[in-house]
Amino acid sequence: MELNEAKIKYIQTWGSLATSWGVNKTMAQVHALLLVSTKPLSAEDIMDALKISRGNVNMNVRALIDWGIVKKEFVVGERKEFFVAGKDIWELFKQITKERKKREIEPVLKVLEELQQVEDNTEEGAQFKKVLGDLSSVTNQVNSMLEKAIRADEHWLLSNFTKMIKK
Amino acid sequence: MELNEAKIKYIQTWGSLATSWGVNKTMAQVHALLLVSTKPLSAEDIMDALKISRGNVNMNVRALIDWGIVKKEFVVGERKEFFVAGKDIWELFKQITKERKKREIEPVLKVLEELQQVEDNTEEGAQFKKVLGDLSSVTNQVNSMLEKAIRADEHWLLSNFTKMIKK
DNA sequence: CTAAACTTTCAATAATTATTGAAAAATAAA
DNA sequence: TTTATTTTTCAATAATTATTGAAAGTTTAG
Repeated sequence: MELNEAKIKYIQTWGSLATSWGVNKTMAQVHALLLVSTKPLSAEDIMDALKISRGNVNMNVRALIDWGIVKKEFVVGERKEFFVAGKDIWELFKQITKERKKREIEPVLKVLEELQQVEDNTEEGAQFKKVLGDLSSVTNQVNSMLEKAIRADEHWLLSNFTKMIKK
Repeated sequence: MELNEAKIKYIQTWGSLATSWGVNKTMAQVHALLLVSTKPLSAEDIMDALKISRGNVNMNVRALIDWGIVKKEFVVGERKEFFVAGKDIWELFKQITKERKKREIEPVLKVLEELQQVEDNTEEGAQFKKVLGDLSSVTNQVNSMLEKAIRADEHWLLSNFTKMIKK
């Protein structure tokens, strides 16, 4: 396989993968494009490479910046804006984890806690509260694990995980 | 808040949460409904509770069974099928993790490996391979972590995590 | 076997989500 | 300032995804 073909295949694959994780396909493709690009790209470069409209590029680049995984960059002598994606994949993983945790996990925990306040002393009420409590518990555990992952260094995952499950 | 109100709110919340993780809203709601139900529910019960069509119930219940998180159950004297969701939330978490790992993470690893076979000795090719290698590495690490989580017992997450990040 | 009870399928339709493109707003140069 | 360049917005439209409902298929009872 030739380099450009491989890049295109990577960008396409990443895009379709994204949809199964609730991420906009184009957003994932723009990120993938920037990730394998050797130089900063302008809105026009992205439009051309992915064959999408200016508005679409603007929206998705902004979202990526919002997620903290793409940055604006200025090129000397050029008036327009250029964009780059950080090349450190561990950083990328941490950043995405951090954002999803904040945007999606923490709000769920809040709702679960709130719902547990239900006033009901029947057997059925007790069972409902049990389910909510268990959901909270597992979600909290996952949350605190992610929290620690975000703070940990690049190698904890592989090198130290074994310790955790021994006894 | 009253019990039934709380159940409804829980089911709705779970449904909208699901969409941000790439899960069909109705599928999540059906699961949530079964989770807080004290008895097995028939297709009609689900239709009534969620105000959805028979076909929709059938599709989504089947998907849930496919994911291994809902089971058919037979009620004595009744001809039709009933459904129940396992009430063990840790089991649920493990099952979902297992399925997503198999369906979504493993195929990505395969593609990444395949793409690394690209024949190219330029500087640009090297950089591309570096990015792919790093993506593989982090994905592999996450994958092996999830693998271990699936095999671990209910309390590893909370009780043993601390060990992992020390040193 | 035949009929009733129940489940599954799937083409048509609806609902949701993403994309376009042109106009408005913002920014910088002349 | 005025003008040229670039970015942003957003209503209209397209594409995708989910849902319906009735017909076909299956299973069980009589």
